[in-house]
Amino acid sequence: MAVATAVVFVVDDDPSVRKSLTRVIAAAGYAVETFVSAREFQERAPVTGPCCLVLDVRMPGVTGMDLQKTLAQAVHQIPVVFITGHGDVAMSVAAMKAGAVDFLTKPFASRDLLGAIQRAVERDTRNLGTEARTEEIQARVKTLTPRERQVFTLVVAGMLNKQIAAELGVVEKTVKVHRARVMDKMRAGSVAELVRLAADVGVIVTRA
Amino acid sequence: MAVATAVVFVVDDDPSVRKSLTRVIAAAGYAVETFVSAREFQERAPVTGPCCLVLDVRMPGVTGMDLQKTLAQAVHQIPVVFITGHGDVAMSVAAMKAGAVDFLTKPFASRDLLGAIQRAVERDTRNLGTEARTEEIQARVKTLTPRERQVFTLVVAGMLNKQIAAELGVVEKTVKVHRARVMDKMRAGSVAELVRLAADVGVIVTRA
DNA sequence: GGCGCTATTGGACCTTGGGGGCACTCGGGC
DNA sequence: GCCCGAGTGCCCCCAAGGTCCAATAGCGCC
Repeated sequence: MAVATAVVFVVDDDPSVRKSLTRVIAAAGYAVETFVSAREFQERAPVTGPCCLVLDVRMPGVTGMDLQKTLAQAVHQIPVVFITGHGDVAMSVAAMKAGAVDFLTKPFASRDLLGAIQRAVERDTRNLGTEARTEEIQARVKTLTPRERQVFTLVVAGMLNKQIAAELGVVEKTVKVHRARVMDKMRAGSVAELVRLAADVGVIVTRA
Repeated sequence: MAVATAVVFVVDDDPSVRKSLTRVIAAAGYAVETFVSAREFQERAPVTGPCCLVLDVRMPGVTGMDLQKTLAQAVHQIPVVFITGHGDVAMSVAAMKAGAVDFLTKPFASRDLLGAIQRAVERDTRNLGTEARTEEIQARVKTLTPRERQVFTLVVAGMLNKQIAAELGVVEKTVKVHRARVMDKMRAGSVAELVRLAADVGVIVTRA
């Protein structure tokens, strides 16, 4: 079930909990890294592969919920599975609204924890895929000159070269030159492909 | 704050709760309809405008959670706000995982309830918008003949007429005829627009 | 069986639109 | 002075779109 290379980060101030969690999670085939505090986790080198976070809600200093909020600001949203000894409904609802994958109350079955971790890792794997694609496309957009970016937008809007030319106050030939460069730099083989690339980085379409 | 035409459905078996909820919600400017059971709610005529559901978790017969699961099967997902007297963490987490907007434990502040309702109605309004658009596009797709649908897919994939012709084993002229009909029936003024329409109804792109 | 309609196909011909090549200009910035 | 972004003109080819026309097959209706 477990994705071979996935890493599970465990943050809990209780050494015995860390130990038992590590045993259970590692037995399911995940790599495990433990941290005694939210701060320690944040000082870790940034993640590269698919991962998820198993987080105790109550901890001295920065709490699990605090860490969740902080991570939500980051570019890459690491899926969080909460575990807690004394959780209340309000807390669990707040965590779930903030995007937590699950919220488990001790004592919980290993099966439930591993199920939550699996869902979390799957979510992260999906996110990594779409993020990688989006970043790749945005990198291409960055190579466009300002003028090329304008032409890009208008082509994606479905306008003809002559319409774009009128819009920008240049002749059609000039538009063609920019357009060709856009197709080249964006590595799009067709207008259809270009439109999809634009959609993935959220280019605003003014009029269809 | 309240959207003028939004309807809030209240399902609770306790008459006094229904009464007090109605008073609070109506005072915020919403239209309110109450039901004594999940069954009664389901027998109601289908909703038309933006709405949301305020649901008691525990009720004799079909519970709030049961109703949520049933509604999740439907085409239009009505946002649910749960309220309960004796909720536990497991229950609230299950409800949130199933897509509930909020999960409030009695006693709760009117402000919290109205906040949840507002978020729920906003979500429903958005959903209605995208659903309406998707249905409209799908209706257009339905008017396409089988052959036109094939051409539609291949055009959206970015293929040239001659490539499409080879793929379908016909001459280019035939493809042009179908293609023109597709643009007409889908009411697309450009390939760019056609690609966006296809994306919204989830047309699978084979190779870019 | 014949008639009409639709889907699909196809040919000939013409116009418009998109894509490239090549040469040249012009203004900024280093 | 050189490089780059931007703009342009000319020429040519190919792709897309549209017109007029025509043929074939399947299906429902009288």
